[in-house]
Amino acid sequence: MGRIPCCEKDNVKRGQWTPEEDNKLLSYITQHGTRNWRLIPKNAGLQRCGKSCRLRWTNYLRPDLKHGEFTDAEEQTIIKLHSVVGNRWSVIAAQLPGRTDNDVKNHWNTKLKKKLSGMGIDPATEFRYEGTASGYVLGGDGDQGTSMWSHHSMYSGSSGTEGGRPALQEKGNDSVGSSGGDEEAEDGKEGGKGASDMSGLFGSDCVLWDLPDELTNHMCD
DNA sequence: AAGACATCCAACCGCATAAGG
DNA sequence: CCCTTATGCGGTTGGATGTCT
Repeated sequence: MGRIPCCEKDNVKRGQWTPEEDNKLLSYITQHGTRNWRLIPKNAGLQRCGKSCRLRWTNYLRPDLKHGEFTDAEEQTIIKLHSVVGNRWSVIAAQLPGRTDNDVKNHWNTKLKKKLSGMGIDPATEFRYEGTASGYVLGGDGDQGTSMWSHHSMYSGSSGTEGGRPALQEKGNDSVGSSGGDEEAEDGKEGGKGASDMSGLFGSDCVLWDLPDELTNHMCD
């Protein structure tokens, strides 16, 4: 079925962004915000698709982004949250200030998956089979002393979104990071994305981890 | 030194859904 | 309420860079 392309591919540039393009986008958004992604490339004088601009902004240009290595604490958070929400990168990223869903996803796929596999943990479930009657436990990472995890993965193994996505209401919140150059820092306004969506996931046997209070509270409510 | 292979990350694609008319 | 459009999300890809042989 003819799905309308997000933009006419003919007059649209693709591939790596140049520093000039970055500058144009950055200065336009700084002045005008991110009201309408369709108009932004046109008004900013960019031969790019709005979608591409949005991605560039959210994943790279946003001033509140961190670009360096993931810290151990961040990795722990990702692993823990992944065991709960599965591949819902935006939910996980919402708990990591300065990180984007793309960042988290890439980091997971390139580093953490291997790390977990190397520890004998199935990255899809974060379970390690101990070979005892006690069954599965969430794997610990030796030097980090994370073996205290003992939680059952309530929502995991959904390596694809198709069919695996629970009926969480994720939308309806303000669009993340799209409120413009003068936007409030996304991380500060939790209650929005992610956290609020988790409430339905956690029933009676909620286990507290050392997650951010905000999230934990939502989980265990 | 050079080619092959592996890894990483930015960007793209297409679907789902919210928002607006 | 239905239809169209815009946006957000997750999966995937491709190119740049690093490492090995």
